[in-house]
Amino acid sequence: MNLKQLSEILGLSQTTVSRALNGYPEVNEGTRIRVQAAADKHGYRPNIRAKGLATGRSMVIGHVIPTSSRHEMVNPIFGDFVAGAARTYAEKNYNMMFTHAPDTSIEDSYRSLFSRGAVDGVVLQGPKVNEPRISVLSNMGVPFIVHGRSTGVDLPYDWIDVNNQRSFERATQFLIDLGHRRIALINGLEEMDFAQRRRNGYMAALQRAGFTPDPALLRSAEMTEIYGYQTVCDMLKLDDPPTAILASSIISAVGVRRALEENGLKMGRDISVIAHDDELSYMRNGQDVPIFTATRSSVRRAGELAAEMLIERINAPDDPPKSCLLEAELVVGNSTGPVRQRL
Amino acid sequence: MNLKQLSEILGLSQTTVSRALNGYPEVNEGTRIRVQAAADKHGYRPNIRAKGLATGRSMVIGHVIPTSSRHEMVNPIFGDFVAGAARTYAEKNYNMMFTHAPDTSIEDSYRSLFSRGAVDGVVLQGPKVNEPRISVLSNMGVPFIVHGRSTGVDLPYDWIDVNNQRSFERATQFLIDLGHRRIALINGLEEMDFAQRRRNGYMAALQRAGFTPDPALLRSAEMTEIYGYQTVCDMLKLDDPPTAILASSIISAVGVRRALEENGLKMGRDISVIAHDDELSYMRNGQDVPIFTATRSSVRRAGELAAEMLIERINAPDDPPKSCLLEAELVVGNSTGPVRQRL
DNA sequence: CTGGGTATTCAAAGCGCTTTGAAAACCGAG
DNA sequence: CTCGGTTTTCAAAGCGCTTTGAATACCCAG
Repeated sequence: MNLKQLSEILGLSQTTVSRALNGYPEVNEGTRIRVQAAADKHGYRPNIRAKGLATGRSMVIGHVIPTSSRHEMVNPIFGDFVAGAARTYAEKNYNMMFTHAPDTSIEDSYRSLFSRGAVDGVVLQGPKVNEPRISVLSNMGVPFIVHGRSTGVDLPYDWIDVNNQRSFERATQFLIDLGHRRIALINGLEEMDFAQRRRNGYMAALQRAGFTPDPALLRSAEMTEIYGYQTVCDMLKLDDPPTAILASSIISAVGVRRALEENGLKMGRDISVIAHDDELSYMRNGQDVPIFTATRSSVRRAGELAAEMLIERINAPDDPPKSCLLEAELVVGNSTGPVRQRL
Repeated sequence: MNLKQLSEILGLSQTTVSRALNGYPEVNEGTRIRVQAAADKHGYRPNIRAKGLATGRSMVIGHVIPTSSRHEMVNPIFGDFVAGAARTYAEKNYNMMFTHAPDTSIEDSYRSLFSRGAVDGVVLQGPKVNEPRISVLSNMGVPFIVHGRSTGVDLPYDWIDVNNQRSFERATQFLIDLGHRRIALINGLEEMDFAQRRRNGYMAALQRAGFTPDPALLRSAEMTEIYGYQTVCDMLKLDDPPTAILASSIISAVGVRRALEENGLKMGRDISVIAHDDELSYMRNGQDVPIFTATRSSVRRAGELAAEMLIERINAPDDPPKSCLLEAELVVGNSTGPVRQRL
């Protein structure tokens, strides 16, 4: 059932039918009702491609996944972010499209996505320091939003981010206040912008307290469970092991816990742990009592907001750049406690 | 830059340019090269919507996420499956589209997706027992593939699944062979088809060994970490607690481990645990030595295969139904051991 | 040279929708 | 009645591509 057929059934022109269905004012109310009824009855749905062709809009938002980040798509954080975005898209009648592109041709992918008219805008996830994708998109003059920011890129662009620096600074300060001096940071991959900021926060707190950071207590890698486990196992072998640990994600924190338990240490008593909690659905930080003391910020919510901001941008390409900085909350659980003298 | 402009530059008709670019045989080789060069030079990309409109193909595969399964999109299992599918799509020049739809209008969503020409096929994930979506799609006569199967639906349809029954039967048998009698099953949501099959496997092994299953040792819910934790805490309070546990996912197994450790029990010695391992990227089951003895099957691989099967179906709508049953491997780690007499 | 086949190229129609510019229908005031 | 001004409806053009059916160019046997 297409527009032509429907309009023939109704004995009206395609113009009128189209307008009636799209809520234009210049159509008689009686006609509109009649048209709507017929459309419902015959289950008419406008062909999305034809519509897009005519309007120049695709009503699709693209998410490009670099092939390199083999885990990206799969990263639970990514998943929750996307789930949030999906919610907004559904509400605003947008669709979400994923493209897998080799890193070498990432620019090409974006260009192709837009010039082929496949999407109206894109979401850029996981920005690195000096993220090259930002200038690519910026030069193309297309609507996009960055989840995170990129140090070193001074173009104006829309972004939404959590205040990583402040939240890690606070967490570190919290540990310092509990008497800890040997604080380890189990960070995400160093090239990622968020990791950089978290480290800065951590460093800032240490320095303010007059401590010299120990490189042996600083690690960075992709935030898996194994990584958290392995790192803690290694660090416990140091002559002067940490008395507190900051983990960049709940997933790694699970590994941290495994390592501690295997070594007969009790979190909160023998060693303190703070994790960054993105509020992942499948890995909640406990129920009533948090398992981990944590810096908490819903990545799902960030996804919702990012999508909203992007859609606004699409509808008003010339508005000044927007940004949104979310503050993480520090929730105190049982994984932290006053420093304990040498075990 | 569109086809018309490009053909004007070249002094050729749109027909010829289009054919040259699409590899039709009836175009002179010299011309083809000239056209290709000009296209590259000017960065011409055919408009995907116009192309779709003309060919009737969208080159898009849809994944519909029921709103109800709040976690679905976020479910790490889902993520890995989709990552696998994405890989295949990229290879075959398909795109992947997600739609979030309220459960009440799931049928409508499918209908709309196809009748609006938005997708060429869909992947149905997380089928329940008597899954109604299958007959909806089947009646619509559109290409689709089910990840999993649905007991109670006897229409023919394409599916790919892991042999859940056999793998849980083997795992249970393995525990029985180690001398366990009190074996708990921490299963997924009962309405899910896979959970049903896993339970059947578990029951079959128990019955064959002549044991009567104890309902107190059987739980089902969404497979979160908390769920695994809570369930084990509860079961340990029984007069006659289990000596072995079967967990339906690594995520829940992490919770199981937490509960055991909190209760001072050591996996493999005091109590045996087998988990089902979908080989999630962010939650690997250890490195060299598996953390958990597990029934292992890559859900990512399943995603790749599902996508391939679906694309085949799209290209040959009248082929007989296809299916693919993957066998899970039983990998033995340190979480299982001979039964221990009352603690 | 010429005719008939083959290799190339082309103009135009069509995919299903929106939108422009014009026509028709309707209205109450004069 | 008639007329200017609203409403309401319409025919047709256009979005950018593929594809059909026809035309032209080319080639070699006769």
